Amino acid sequence: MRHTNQTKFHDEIPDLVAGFDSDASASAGQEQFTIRDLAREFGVTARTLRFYEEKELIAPRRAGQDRLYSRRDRARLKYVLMGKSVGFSLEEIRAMLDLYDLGDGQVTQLRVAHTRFREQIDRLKRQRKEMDRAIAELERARATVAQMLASRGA
Amino acid sequence: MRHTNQTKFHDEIPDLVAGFDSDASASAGQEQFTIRDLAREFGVTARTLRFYEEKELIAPRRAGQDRLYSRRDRARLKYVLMGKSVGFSLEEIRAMLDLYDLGDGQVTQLRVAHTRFREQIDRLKRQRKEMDRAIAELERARATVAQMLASRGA
DNA sequence: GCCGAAGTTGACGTTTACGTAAACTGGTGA
DNA sequence: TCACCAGTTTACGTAAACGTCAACTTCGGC
Repeated sequence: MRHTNQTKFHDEIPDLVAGFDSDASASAGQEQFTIRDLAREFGVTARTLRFYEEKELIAPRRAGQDRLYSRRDRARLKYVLMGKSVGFSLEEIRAMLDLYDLGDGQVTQLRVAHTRFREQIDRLKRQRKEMDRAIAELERARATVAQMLASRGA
Repeated sequence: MRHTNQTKFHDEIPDLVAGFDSDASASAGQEQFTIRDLAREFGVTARTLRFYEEKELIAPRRAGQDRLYSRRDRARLKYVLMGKSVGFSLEEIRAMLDLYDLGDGQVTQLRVAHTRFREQIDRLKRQRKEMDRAIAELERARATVAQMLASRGA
């Protein structure tokens, strides 16, 4: 199937996403997307998009049996990919997206998002410390090995 | 098996080179360990030790059907835990231990270890960069959300 | 002679994010 | 009309490092 276009839906998802609009102009004005459109645009496979649907992250409507993605679907996908890239699990992302769907003027959702983001930042920073520790330990070990080699005349 | 002995000394796990150099340093008194001894000492479960054996990381001999760990087994375990703590997979660790067993005067093994350590350091540093990126993006997103909240009088 | 603790093996479960294969439908160009 | 391609569904496979369970055996104690 080829691409269609029609209808204007509002994007309910605030655009927090920076780096995933591979080419905003490529989809400028477009309202409908096929599975291939989005897969190409975001560098994921069609299988991935179906998987996200199975996990209830995106729910494109159908044109017959084919999936048809709206701009809102596309915005949600962007959100999913951004979330992944900063270490959220798909389940955590789904929970946040669900909140947006409830839509109480977005204040609640924004507050929750703000909290989740902060928590995730903390998690990442802890992991970073752990990595620093590991790197330091490895460098110490490497130095020791180097010395052993030297003392063996290598 | 009830008890072999009660170990009280705590060798620090990440003492890489001491563990690597299995027979050199004097680790107090004991020569034989039960599965519980080592499990307690290193804070792992007995299941874990059996699992490591299944993966051919350690090969304790038997007293009847019970496992009996030598100091060499204990040193290998230490090495395994150190390797894990700096991000090596069990398979990578096994490969290094195998090399160590071949023992050609240790120069080859030391060289390989040196290389592996450096590679792992590089891997960790790359991951750390990715985490920094994620943290930065999240902080940007959080700031955006904060601003949206502010503009809504929250 | 029985109980329970500790040991054993073997097999299946867990988690995450998809990949891959099989089998089928539907539309299109030559 | 045929051959393809693109799309679909269902279901099983993968990797890592164990946890958990079931079903024993063995040992020491009382």
